[in-house]
Amino acid sequence: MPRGNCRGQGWWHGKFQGCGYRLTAGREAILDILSKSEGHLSAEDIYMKVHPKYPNVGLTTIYRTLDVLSNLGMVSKLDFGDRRARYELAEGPKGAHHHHHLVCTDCNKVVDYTDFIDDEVELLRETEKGLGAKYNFKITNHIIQFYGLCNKCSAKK
Amino acid sequence: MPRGNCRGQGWWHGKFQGCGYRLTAGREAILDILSKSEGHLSAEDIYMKVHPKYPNVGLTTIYRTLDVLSNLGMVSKLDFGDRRARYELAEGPKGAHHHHHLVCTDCNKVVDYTDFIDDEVELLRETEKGLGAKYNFKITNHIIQFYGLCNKCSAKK
DNA sequence: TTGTTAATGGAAACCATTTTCATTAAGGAG
DNA sequence: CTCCTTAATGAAAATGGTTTCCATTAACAA
Repeated sequence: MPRGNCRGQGWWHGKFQGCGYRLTAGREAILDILSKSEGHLSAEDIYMKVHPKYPNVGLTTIYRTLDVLSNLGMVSKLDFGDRRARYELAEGPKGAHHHHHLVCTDCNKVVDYTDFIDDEVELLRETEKGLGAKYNFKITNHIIQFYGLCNKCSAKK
Repeated sequence: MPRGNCRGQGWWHGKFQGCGYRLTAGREAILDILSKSEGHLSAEDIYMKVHPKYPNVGLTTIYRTLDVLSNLGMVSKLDFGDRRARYELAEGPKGAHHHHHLVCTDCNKVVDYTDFIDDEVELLRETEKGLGAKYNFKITNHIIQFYGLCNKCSAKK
């Protein structure tokens, strides 16, 4: 049960078991919700969506599962500056829905954008390679985020 | 007293007063510490450093001041995934010390890097312009961060 | 089926950050 | 220089997302 670096390929049934994690109803429920929902869900959002169908899955399990999924690289943990983590299904850097975020610092509105993504991905790949070598890091992940005021909020001022 | 968008040029004496903020001992102390310290300080770090010289500046004021400075664009608020915000003096995108961060997800070690910064800055400028126009955002700021395992932590596994 | 041990839930603990509120003092007006 | 308005402050209490504890349950390998 290699519990360490399990961020490689493979979809979750295999991935879980291959990494020594057990496949439980709670975990399936969470992955199910995550794959059906668009957007950036907080732990509590997920709890609310899971609860009706699986009333016996507690918030604690949500947190623990998200942590596992995040370590496996299957889920991205996001921070938009309100003080709660958000989660979304991760996809490979070439995956169809690769995107980054544009966050309004005033109303916390978030826009997913895919513009310029190809150039970004290109540069990031280079950078990742370079930095990994230079600083001896095994890079698994990156974040790009832009902050500013959305049109509504900048009109307000 | 235009309390709104005061992120322009000018150093802090003028900036403060020009924006209707008052210049207080606490604020000077914090800016002083920030400009003398290297690295990524938490609110409490700053408190500890400010305290000996200004024992009557409370932690609350540190938080409030950092918030103001951050809104003015004079300080960057960072998030490295441990659950406390870090702060560092901001410099303009072309400033001498512009850098991004490389974070170990295991031991939370942070490396400041400046490699590839020019290419990054170039791309980001473009992206910022494009996104700002397309989504009607007034973009003021961005974050790039790489995550991975430092050599020590990846050896441990 | 059984045994080992990972996973779970509920409640309590944690702890960085915010809020409250009475007090102080910055800095413009006169 | 003094007064006055109101921003800024500190101490203590509140907040609230996330973690920890611990006794119980259940995955899944043998």
